[in-house]
Amino acid sequence: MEHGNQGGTANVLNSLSSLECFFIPATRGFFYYLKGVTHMKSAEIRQRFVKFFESKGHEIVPSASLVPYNDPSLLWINAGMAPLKKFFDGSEIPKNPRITNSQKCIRTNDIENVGKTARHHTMFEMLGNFSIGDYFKKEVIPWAWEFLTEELKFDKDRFYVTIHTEDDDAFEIWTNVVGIPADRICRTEEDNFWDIGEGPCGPCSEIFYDRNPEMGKDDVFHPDNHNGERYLEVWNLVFTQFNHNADGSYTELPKKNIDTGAGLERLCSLLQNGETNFDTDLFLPIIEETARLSGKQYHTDLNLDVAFKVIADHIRTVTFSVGDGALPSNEGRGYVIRRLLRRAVRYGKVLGIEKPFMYTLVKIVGDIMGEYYPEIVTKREFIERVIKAEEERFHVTLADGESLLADVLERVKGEGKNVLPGEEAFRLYDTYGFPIDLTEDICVEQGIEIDREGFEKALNEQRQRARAARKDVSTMSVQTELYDELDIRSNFVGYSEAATSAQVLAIISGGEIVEEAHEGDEIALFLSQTPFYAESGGQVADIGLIHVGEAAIVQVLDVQKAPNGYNLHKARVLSGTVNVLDEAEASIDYERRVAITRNHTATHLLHKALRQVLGEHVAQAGSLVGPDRLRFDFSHLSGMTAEEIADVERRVNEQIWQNEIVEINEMGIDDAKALGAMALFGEKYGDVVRVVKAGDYSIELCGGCHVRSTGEIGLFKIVSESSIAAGVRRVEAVTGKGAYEFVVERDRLLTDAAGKLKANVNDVPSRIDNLQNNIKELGKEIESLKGKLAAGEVKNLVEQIREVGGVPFLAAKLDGVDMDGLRAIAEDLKARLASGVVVLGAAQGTDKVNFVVAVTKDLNGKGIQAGKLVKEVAAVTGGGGGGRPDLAQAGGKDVSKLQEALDKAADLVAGMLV
RNA sequence: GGGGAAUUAGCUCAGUGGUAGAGCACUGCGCUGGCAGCGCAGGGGUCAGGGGUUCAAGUCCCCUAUUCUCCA
Repeated sequence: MEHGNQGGTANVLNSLSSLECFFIPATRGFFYYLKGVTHMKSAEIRQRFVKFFESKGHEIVPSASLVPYNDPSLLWINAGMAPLKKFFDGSEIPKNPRITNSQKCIRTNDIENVGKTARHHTMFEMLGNFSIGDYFKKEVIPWAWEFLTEELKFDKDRFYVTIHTEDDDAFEIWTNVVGIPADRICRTEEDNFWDIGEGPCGPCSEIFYDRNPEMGKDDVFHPDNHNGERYLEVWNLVFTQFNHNADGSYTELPKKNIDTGAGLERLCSLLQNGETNFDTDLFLPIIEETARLSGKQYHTDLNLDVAFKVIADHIRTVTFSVGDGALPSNEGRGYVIRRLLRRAVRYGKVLGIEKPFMYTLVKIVGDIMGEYYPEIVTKREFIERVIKAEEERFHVTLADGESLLADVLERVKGEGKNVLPGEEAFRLYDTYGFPIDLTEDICVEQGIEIDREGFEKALNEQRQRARAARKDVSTMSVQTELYDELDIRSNFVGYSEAATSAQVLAIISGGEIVEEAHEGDEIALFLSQTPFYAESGGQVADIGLIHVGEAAIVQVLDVQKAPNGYNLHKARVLSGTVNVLDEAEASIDYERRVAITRNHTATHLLHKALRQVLGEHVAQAGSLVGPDRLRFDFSHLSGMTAEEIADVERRVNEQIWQNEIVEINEMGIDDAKALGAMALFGEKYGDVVRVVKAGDYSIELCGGCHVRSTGEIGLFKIVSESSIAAGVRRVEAVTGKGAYEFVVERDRLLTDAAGKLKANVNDVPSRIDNLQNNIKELGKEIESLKGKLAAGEVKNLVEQIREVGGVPFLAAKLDGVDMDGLRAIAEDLKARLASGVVVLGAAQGTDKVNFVVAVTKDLNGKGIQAGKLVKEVAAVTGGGGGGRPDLAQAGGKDVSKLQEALDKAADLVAGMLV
């Protein structure tokens, strides 16, 4: 059955699933191909995976943002376990040690291969199940097998596995528990040891699927047989059982982990029998739309297919990354996006698409994956706008490059050559971003060759430089066990109490658990219950005091969440001795806490107001809630106008005047979502979330401290709005007492200014306008008076003209006249003289002398050069100078020798005449 | 993380170490029956910011900021 281009792949796929048939791509369009295997769509595979592991006790966590949170070692989330690193190295302990997810990931290191091979992508989804110190090899291997063969119904006989050469445990489980014949297991060395430097690491086991069993069985299985094209890796099971220590040694991990990853795109290509990952329901609708836009057909020409695939791949990456708040820019993450987009636009040109089109594909990506990743649907309009603007920008870059190249080619031709130097081609590419293949096309058109060798050489030098400068960064920490040794329970009572009695449960000093601490010790301690809020969600920690009866006073300086989830007080013992199990009275600095709650609730109101005024694309990118001010970073493309700032400020204050009740409730995450709560960046999704609702205005998930009603905030005032990164703005604001003090200070400044202007406060702006106009007029008047004075001076000077060697000559001292004045007078005198030499000198203060020499052009031919003359004159006062033959200037230092220098000028002129 | 480049009038950009410019836009006057109408005159500058070299820096050097771009 022949299938034309116009029918739409989406329709094809819909009918496919119902018919339980699938297609294989052929060079002439698509045709159906019936077979007795289940055709499964990507959404179903994803869903079945997480549900399968949920049935094995795993908690399903949603995909984390592509932008790493609190992890400077990563540009992007690049693996399913990347957002879970904090659990792997033990710096945080998860509620449930079994986790499963489908994680969006970005990797751009193999970008050159994307579109050319069957399975390289810049963005992919990784299905994973994880054990944090819970189950290990003997559970995970059979589960993986069960999922593949029973849930997805793959043919058992087509699987092969690799294990690490020394991993006998894994071999035993694969052969005896799962029942795979030993000849389908390959022991390899480097490939099967997962190690990324310092931190947890361990052997792994990879599961391969034989795509061409009809080729017969290999004598010895190895994944690289048949150039690695026959056996497709579908799943990697990593058994992290060692710590890779800072000194390079390996030690057994106290808590062993499991980290697995199965590529969704690969599973799709197998289950849908797609020749490549692109021939699946994840990509075909995008390719189909691109085909429609370009009028070209997929699967008719290999070069065009590369273009179709690159575009389909890159638009996914760009859509998702922009959706996660990373915007195109000239550096870091943003630059990755920019380059991907440009690369796609270049391939668009291959298909004959010359105008911005990538943005129109955002909708298709949303259609395909929006159900699991709703952010790309809700932010669609914003994503489209960003991409369209970026496409337009690139067209400008291309046009600029074309004109630069045209200039260079003209020069090359002018020199009678027909080769474009490699360094020129490289300069266009390196500095101006003009693609080398475009340079090549244009050169060919004009019959000019490119020195490709020189270009490559320059590029390689650039690479060397970059490599040499590369430093290793540690991506994970070595697992610690300190907190595992503490078996304690601590309650936070600070939402309602400012002080409480409690028992000291543990004291940590110098990185060790101790029994007591003495005056002056810097310690960390846990209490059975505490009113101290630990820094979290942007809200700073409380400070305060802990009294241990009469025995000791401890000052709390900072409070952090420890890995076990409890509040760890960092403190100094002010006096006495504190022992474990002492009874104590803990009290926070209450005034400070109240100021913090004002700022925190105000932050929520601000967030909502920003979304109302600027649009729904405003997403929190960071927040700091302190006692004296609040800081809120959010995604937004341009600076806010004064009107927008005023509008936001007014909306927040209106909520304050209405004195809305702030309700705080704990509820299930689904109930919170149903209420319309805004989930914050970095928020941890437990079963129960805390919802903070300010009137009907703002609803957010938040674990922080808030006022009881908005009226307590008192007053909200925005202090500044600025840029923090490309596409990220920062607003700083004050509330309550801080706002009052801010306004008082502003008022004082204004009153002060009015006083100095001797004007009423209301008249200050008009008063300044008047003064500025005045200054301008005075300036003009000075200019004109200076001109008149100079003219008068010129008149006087003309009378002093004498003759030296038959040439009209003038040397004069004009103290107090600046360089500009001297030059103007000299010009004037020169204009009055048909022929002559003018030498002017002036002392500037006590340690500086200026000279100007003017010579009429006719005398230049007679040996008198103004530059030479002025230089020698100035030399008398210890200076030098130069200029044009007809006008030159110089400076000197010794004011006392000014007259001497001027006197010498006549002799010099006489000597120069020929 | 490491390179290259740019930043001058409202906009687009020239500018040899020696008097800061052009085109467009703006204001005024005059001419003119339009589609970028013409002429004359005028206003408009922290030469990105800060240091340094120099008698003298928009120009050379260093630092910072912003933007463009390549490599990793």
